Amino acid sequence: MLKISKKADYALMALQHIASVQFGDVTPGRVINTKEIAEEYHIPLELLAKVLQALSKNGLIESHNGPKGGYLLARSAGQITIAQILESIEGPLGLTDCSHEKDGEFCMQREHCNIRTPLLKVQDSIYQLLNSMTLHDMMGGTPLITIQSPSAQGVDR
Amino acid sequence: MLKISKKADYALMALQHIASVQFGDVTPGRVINTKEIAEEYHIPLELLAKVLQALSKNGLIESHNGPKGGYLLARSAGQITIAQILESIEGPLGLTDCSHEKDGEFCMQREHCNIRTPLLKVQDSIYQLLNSMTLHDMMGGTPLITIQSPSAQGVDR
DNA sequence: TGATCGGAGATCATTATAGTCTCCGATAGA
DNA sequence: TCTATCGGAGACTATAATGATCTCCGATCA
Repeated sequence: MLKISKKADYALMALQHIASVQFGDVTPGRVINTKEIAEEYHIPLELLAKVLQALSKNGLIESHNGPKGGYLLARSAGQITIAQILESIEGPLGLTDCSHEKDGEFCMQREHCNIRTPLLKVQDSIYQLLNSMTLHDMMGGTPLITIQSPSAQGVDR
Repeated sequence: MLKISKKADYALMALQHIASVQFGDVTPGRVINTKEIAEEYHIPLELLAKVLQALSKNGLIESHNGPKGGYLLARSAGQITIAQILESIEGPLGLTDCSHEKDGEFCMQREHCNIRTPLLKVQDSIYQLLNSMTLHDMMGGTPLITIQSPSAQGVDR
């Protein structure tokens, strides 16, 4: 459950790669093209191209056309959150269809729906979590993410 | 992104309904059948039946056959977590395919994969969150769930 | 003993996902 | 200025997941 798509997966790998090269010790500032990433991680080239185009459209990376072209991070790795990356590929976070319902829309269950509000709370918590972790945190770091919930029951599974 | 399935949605609604009737003021202890829930929330009867059967198999509710039959919670609402409910319907939590890879399996990217470890951390945090909220919390209560992360950058969107 | 329940399997339609193919425009460098 | 190399974009296909339906069975209570 709650699986992210392969495309989102590829986006995370690609951005991690770009960030590590761009801010690494070996060839800092080097522009990275799609083919390089596709071969390194065994990702279908044209599918990865779509992913990078989406990331570019969403302002996470900047593209450079022509020979020796490719991509660079549009801002520092510490300013790019997991939430931003995933949303660039899969659209806004939403546990249910009614998460982003506009006024005109409605679901059949809405009238007696008893779970919308609590689910929105859970959703918000997940969003905070995904937005608190950055690309920088994903690179070698071991971010210590903890959850505090007064309603914790300590139930084991 | 991270949407739960309609079936999981139905499971949450159904369990909330069963819990509220079973422990409510009006007719406590009453057995609730599939048809009642399906009509109340406009859920396709036979699809809801599948959902409830799955919940029964996973030990969250107990079934009673025959006329006047139906379902009851198998334990108190405070001992049934959101994680348990969702996993009963959608299977184990896993952001990526490699979340539950056994030793024999592997993904093409595994060799140079740079995101597996951090994603497992995120996944674990989400699991803690979902496992800290119970069916009881979903009923009228307003559980205050907060996230604390040292890597928080305060990035707005 | 029959109407009312849940249990279970097969089946189908629709949608989402993953991946491919083709053509276009930009550009750096010969 | 020509050309190979890059990204941008649309159409397209195949496969898998989801949502929903249908049918038949066994249990059980009145």
